[in-house]
Amino acid sequence: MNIGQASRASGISAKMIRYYEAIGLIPKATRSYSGYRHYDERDIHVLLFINRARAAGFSIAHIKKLLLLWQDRRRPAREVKQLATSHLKELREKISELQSIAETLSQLIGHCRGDDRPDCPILDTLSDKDATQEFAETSKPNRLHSSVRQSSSKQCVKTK
Amino acid sequence: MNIGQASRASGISAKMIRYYEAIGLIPKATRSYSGYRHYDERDIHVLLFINRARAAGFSIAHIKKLLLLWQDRRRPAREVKQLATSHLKELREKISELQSIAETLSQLIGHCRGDDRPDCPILDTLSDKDATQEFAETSKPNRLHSSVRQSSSKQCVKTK
DNA sequence: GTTAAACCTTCCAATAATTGGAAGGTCAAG
DNA sequence: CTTGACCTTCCAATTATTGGAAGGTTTAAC
Repeated sequence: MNIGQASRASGISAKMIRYYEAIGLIPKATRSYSGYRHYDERDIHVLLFINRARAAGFSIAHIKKLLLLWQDRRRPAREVKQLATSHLKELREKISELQSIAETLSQLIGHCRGDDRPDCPILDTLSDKDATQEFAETSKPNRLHSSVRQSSSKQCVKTK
Repeated sequence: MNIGQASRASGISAKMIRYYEAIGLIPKATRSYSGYRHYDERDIHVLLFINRARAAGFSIAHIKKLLLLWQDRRRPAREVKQLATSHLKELREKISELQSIAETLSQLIGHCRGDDRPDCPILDTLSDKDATQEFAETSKPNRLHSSVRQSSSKQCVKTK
């Protein structure tokens, strides 16, 4: 199986498979005489594992740990659970952060008539000299450009 | 006011103020004889606007538009409302994506005893050859590294 | 037997927003 | 005049992913 087939079989782009190899997430693939990478069933299994873990929102760093645990037959389930739990906590924090932003924004939108006239409570609030309560810079630099970039790539988890 | 004071007054790091200038989000600051950037009240007002818009989750690209609208006395509130509404929609989508991930993960965690023994439903599910229902790679590469470093964010998942 | 398509390879760049650091100039107080 | 706290520019790293260029390989068709 060459990289294109592995890509199709795992759902991970060839680019990313090479990248995962480069950063040491997966071992170096064996090569054909002419240098083509070559994958077998077990490799695909690993790639599928990675893909699902990514879909579950784990970072590459976390997946690295999960892979080690996965390959260690004697690992205590406790360690995996801890990793997953701390990840879940982060997820929940992020969710509530986004929710509070969404609520604020939703309120502002609700107060804006949104017609042809120029007065707009949204801009007013953003530019209000004393509006700092509204947008509590949650102590930390925020980050969360919702971009959803080209909306294209994105992945998923289908929860039944 | 030099850049350090502007930074303190606006809550935006000096680094970012320079960056915003470099990418054209804000106009080039006037300079002192020796090259120091120099800011006045109106500049601070703009920086505060930007900081609040960031806190509201708007991307730089969106903020660029908001600034133009803000500075246009005759803009129709409709345009602002549209921008905000589409942003809110993205926020809500992201939130529900994260929620579905969190739910799946939470279930897995709930089934894991997390003791010293090695059997772990979390890893089992991630590595299950037929687990694709749980973590459906809905055709697109995923993205969503939870780091949450200092409250970062970025993630996605599409649940359908 | 050559050619063209469809692969593969590596390397370099860009994305988004932010931070870090190095190397060096400036300003105020001591 | 020195020290420390500023400021300047430039370059790099972060995270995960994509894009493209330049070039080699394989396969199938002609």
